[in-house]
Amino acid sequence: MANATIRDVAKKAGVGVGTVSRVLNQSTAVSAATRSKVQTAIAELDYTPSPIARRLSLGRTMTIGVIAPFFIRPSYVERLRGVDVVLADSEYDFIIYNVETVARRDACFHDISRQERVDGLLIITLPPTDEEVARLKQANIPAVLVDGGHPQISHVMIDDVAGGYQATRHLIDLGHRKIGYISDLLQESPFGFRPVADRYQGYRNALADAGIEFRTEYHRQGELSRREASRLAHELLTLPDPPTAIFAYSDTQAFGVLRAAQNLGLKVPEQLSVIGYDDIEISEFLHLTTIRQHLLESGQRGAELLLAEIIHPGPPQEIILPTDLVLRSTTAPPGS
Amino acid sequence: MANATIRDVAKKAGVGVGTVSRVLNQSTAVSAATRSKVQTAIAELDYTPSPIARRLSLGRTMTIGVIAPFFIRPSYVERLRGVDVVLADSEYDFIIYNVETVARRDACFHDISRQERVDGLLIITLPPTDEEVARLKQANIPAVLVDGGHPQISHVMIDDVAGGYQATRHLIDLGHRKIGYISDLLQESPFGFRPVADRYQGYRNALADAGIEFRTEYHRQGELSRREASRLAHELLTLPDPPTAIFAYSDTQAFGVLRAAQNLGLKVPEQLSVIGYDDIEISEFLHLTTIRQHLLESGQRGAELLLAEIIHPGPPQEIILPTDLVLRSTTAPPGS
DNA sequence: CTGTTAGCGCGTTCAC
DNA sequence: GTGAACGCGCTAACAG
Repeated sequence: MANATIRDVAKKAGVGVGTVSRVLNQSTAVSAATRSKVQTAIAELDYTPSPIARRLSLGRTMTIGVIAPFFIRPSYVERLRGVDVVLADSEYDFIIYNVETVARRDACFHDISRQERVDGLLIITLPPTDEEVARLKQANIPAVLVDGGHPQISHVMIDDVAGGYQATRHLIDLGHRKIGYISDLLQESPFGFRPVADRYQGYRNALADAGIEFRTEYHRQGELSRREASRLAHELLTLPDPPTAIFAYSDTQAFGVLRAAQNLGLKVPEQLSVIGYDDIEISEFLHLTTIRQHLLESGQRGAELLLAEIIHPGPPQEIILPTDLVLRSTTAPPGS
Repeated sequence: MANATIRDVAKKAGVGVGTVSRVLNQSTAVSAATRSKVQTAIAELDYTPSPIARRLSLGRTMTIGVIAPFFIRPSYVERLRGVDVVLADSEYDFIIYNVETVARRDACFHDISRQERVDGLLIITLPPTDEEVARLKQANIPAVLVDGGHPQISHVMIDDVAGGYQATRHLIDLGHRKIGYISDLLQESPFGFRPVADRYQGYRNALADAGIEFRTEYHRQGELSRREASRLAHELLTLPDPPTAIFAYSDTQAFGVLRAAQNLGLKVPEQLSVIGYDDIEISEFLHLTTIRQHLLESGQRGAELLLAEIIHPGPPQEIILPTDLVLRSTTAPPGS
C-alpha cells in the first residue's frame, strides 16, 4: 500500500486538491463543513504530505546545514546539542557537515553555495573567508556563525578576551605575579581560530592592567595535546625564574601542566597554581579550576538567530556570551 | 541570477532535456560529440542539478536517518563519526534524530515510518520493539542496528559478553578471587540496553569458568554516574570481606571506584585493582586499565551495511566486533 | 542515438 | 468558498 497522496484525500473527501492544501496550510478561507470533511479523510487515509514534494513546490528545502569540526573536540558536541534543542522543535531538519580538513571545508562551502541544499547555514568555529561570505550573500543563503565573528554575518561568540582576562585576573588576585601561559599555536591554527588570539589578548590585558610586565619566556605555544602541553610546562617550570602559576588555553592542556608538575615533584596548588579553560567533563573530577563557556547556549542562540533570519532577513546581529570562573582546587596564593 | 535549470542547459547546448539528463547520469547512450557540447554548456552555466527535484522524480530521498541518544555520552559521538566517514563519501546526506527520552524515541519512529523522509535508518543503541520493526518492514524502509541486536534486522554489535568476560578474566589471571562488579541498573535501563545484561553475563561466565562462586553482595547496581559508583564502591570496600578487585561497567564508574578507594586510603593497584570499560579519552591520562570497544568501526560497518541493503535488500546480517584489553596501571596481583 | 512528453506530489493563481 | 490547471526541476518511457 503506497502512501496516500493529496489527490486521494481530495477524492475521498469529494473536494479538489486545492482545498485539501488549504486546510493543510491553515488557510482560513475554508468553510467549517468542508474542513472537517477533509480532516476526516486525512485521518482515515493516515495521510501525511510528502516533504520532498512540498520542498520542490515551495522552493525551500526545509533543512538547515550545520558545518563544524565536530569530532575534534567534545565542546563541539555540546554546541551541536544546543542547536538540536532549538531545531528539534522547529519544522526544520538539519544535516551535519563534518569538516576536519581545510580541503573539505572548502569543498563544503563550494557545494552548499551552488546547490540548493539548505535554507540556512550554521557555521561553528570555522571563520569563512571574505570570498566565501560574498558567495553566501550572492547565493542568498542566510548564515550565522557560532564561536566566530564576521562583520557581515550574524554571530554569537563567547567573549574569549574576557575569559582569558578572567583566568589571568584570578591568578593575579591570588597574589601571583609570575604567570605563565600555554596556548595553542597563534599563527598556524589550521582554520585561523579566533579564540586563540583572543584568550591571549585577555592574558596580556590582565597583566597590563595589573602593572605586570609581560615576559616572552613565560608564553609557550604548541599543538593542542596533553603531551605537548606537558613538555611546554616542563620548559616553563625549569626556567631559572619559573612562574608560580600557569594558565592553559584548554583543560586538556592544563592536564598536561598538571602532569609536568607531578613529574617535577611540585605540589598543586601549594607550589604551582593551574587554571584551564573549557570545563570539560573530567575537569570536575580532577578538581581543576577553569573557565566555563556557555556552549550549549551558544548553539541555541545561534540556531534561534538563524531561524529568525530565515523568516525576515535583517542586518547582522551580534550576541556575546560571558564566561564563568569555576573555582576548584588547583589554584591558591603562591607559596601557600 | 536564479540558478540554471536543466532546461537552460538543454537550450544552450541545443539539445533536449533528456539528453542532458543522460549525460548527468552517466548513461552510455550518448555520442561523444553531443556529450561534450552538453558538458561545456553545464560548465558555462555553472549548473548543478537540484537535489530536491531529483528526489521527487526518483522517489528516493537520498538521505539516511541516524537515530541515537548521542549527547548522553561521548561514545555515541565516536560511533557517529564512523557513520560520517562512510556517508560523507556517498551521495547520501544524513540527518540526526537525537533521542534522549522514550517519548521522543516513539515519536521519532512513528514519524519516520509514516513519512517518506529517509531511504534508510541507522539505529544506534536503541533497540526497537517488535512492533516498530514490523512497521519499518511494512513501510519498506531498510534499517540496521548499531550496538543492538534484533533477529530480523541487520546489526553490528560489540561482543559485550566477551568484553565482560575479558575484564573479569584479566582480574582472575592476576590472581584475584574476590571480584566485585559495579554495573548500570540491570532492570530499569530506560531503553532496555543490551550491553548491561551482556557484560554482567560475561562477568558471571568468567567467574563460573574459573570455579569462583558468585557472591550477590559483590554485585552492585546503580545509576550511571561517577558519584553513585563511588557510593557503591564504598559499600563494597567496607564489607566485612571486601573484594580485592572491582570491575566497573564503564570508565566513568571506574573513576568513582578510584575516588572511593582514595577516600578509604586504599592504594591502587597494590590494595585494590580496578578495571573499567569504554576507554574514553581521559582514561589514558588516569592510567586506567580498561576494555576498549571499536566504536568508530562499528559506526562505519553499520553505515556500510545499510548502504548495501538499500541497493539490494537481503537477509539480515550480523557483524560482531571484538573488544580489546587495554593494560594500564590500575590492575595488579592482589596484595602486591 | 536523441527529442518529446508524461508524471513525481504539492502549492498557488484564476476563474467560477 | 472552491475546483481546475499550471509549474517547481528532474527522470524515464516512448517515439523517431
